[in-house]
Amino acid sequence: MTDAQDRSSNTVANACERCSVRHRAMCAAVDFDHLGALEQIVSHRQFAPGQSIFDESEPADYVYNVSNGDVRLYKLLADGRRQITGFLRPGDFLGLVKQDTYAYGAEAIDAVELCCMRIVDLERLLREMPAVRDRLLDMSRDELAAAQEQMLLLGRKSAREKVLSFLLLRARHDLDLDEAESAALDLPMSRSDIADYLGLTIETVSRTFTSLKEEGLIDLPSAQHVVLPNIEAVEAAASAD
Amino acid sequence: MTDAQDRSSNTVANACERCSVRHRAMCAAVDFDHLGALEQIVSHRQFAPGQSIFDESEPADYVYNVSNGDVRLYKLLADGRRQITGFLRPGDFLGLVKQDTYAYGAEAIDAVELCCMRIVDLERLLREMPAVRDRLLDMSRDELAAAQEQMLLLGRKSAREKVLSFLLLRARHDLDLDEAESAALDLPMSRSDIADYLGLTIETVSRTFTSLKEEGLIDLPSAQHVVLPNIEAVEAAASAD
DNA sequence: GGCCCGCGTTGACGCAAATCAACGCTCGGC
DNA sequence: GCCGAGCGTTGATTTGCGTCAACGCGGGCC
Repeated sequence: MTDAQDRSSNTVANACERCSVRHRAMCAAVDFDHLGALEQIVSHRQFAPGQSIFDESEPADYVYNVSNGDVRLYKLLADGRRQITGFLRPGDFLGLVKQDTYAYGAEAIDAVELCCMRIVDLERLLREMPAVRDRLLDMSRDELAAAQEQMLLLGRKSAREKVLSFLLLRARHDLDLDEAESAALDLPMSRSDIADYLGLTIETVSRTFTSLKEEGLIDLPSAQHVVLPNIEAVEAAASAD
Repeated sequence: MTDAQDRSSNTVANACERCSVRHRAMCAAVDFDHLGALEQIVSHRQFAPGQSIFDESEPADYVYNVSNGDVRLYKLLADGRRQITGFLRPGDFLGLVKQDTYAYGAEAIDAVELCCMRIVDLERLLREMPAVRDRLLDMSRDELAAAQEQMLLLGRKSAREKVLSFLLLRARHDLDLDEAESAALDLPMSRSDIADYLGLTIETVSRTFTSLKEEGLIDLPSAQHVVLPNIEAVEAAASAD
């Protein structure tokens, strides 16, 4: 295959096969023999930090898998108040909605690379590979469980509990079931993003970080790096309090 | 068919065919010819007001469709704080989770009748009728969109906006796309349920109802009956404010 | 029919988090 | 290397909603 052919198809040969997040993504349900069919219908797009991927209520033509970087999903009120409904990472899925418009906006937090698929192509894929539909249903149920946990946080937790829960959520994701005692977290999103995710203001988030640091529950080598020297202590503080 | 046979099979002949909420439920995706197969695997259970249907973290064997009455879904914190994540009505679905335990608790608000199905039987049904899987995926996406809207409410709206949004949500559901100018709502749940759904206290909910009444935005013939004489005015108040 | 008991309402007060404001640090551009 | 803008932190003050408390009402039960 020549470079020209590569470019015209807008894919890299065997890209899906070599995709580092395939096992975590929707595509995990596509068996090895059908990866070629998958590659036929996907394309890739890059987004700069802060760039919009799509807006809420925009007509939905594509669904996306995050292959690199971090994405925020959000909803807005008329006066500009914002609620971030989720942070996505490589392997996560966005854009599937029942109606023909997106139910939320999406923006790149840092440099993002997405794997894109027309919804009509996805639907054809689903018809040909029922296992992918199972996978999507499973992923949706997981998202829903996470959303319910977030409702509990937003409706019933104090600022301190919200921040601790957020840090634990990040730590658990990074460690992925591991039973580590400590964790070093990278927070690519701004304080403003964290505040809008937790239903707080940036000032309250900042003050809470500071007071957790003073208590020794966390360490803050920089604004985007948080160290949890004792995860168990953080867990105790997050639920007890 | 004799009464004895009726009882032994725990179903009523043609119950699914005559089910008044079938077109709204998961079962809408089961075509007429296969209703018999559906009936083979469903049973019915009754619940008294306040009775628990299942607890959070309980092993999940069954999924349910609400055929009559109102159900609340909730999550608890260790100290008893509660967040209601949704109110269900006839036609709604509950209990499907990826892992083998429920992600939330469920209780009957008033007299409830559920249509029950073993998860293993549901899975077999899904294999035989792919359309049901599509329907479940659609319903999950709808639930997810509702959950995101609720996150916006919980994280970013004032008490007044929360109550107004709640009333509008109920009104829209009752009218079902209708363009009525006014609405009379029945609220089967208690003030405490409403408070735990909106992330408020019962006192704040009560005070907000009272002040909306004084403004003439709503009428309160009784605690469980709310009249919206001018839906547009309520919509304006819910988003502007 | 009278008496509770639970639910809803109302009032007084307190507090956690929001708001308003100022300042420092870091990083990118010239 | 300097400068400015954006982000994060910190401090002072306000406020919306929670907490604590009392009371009214309606419905079920004896």
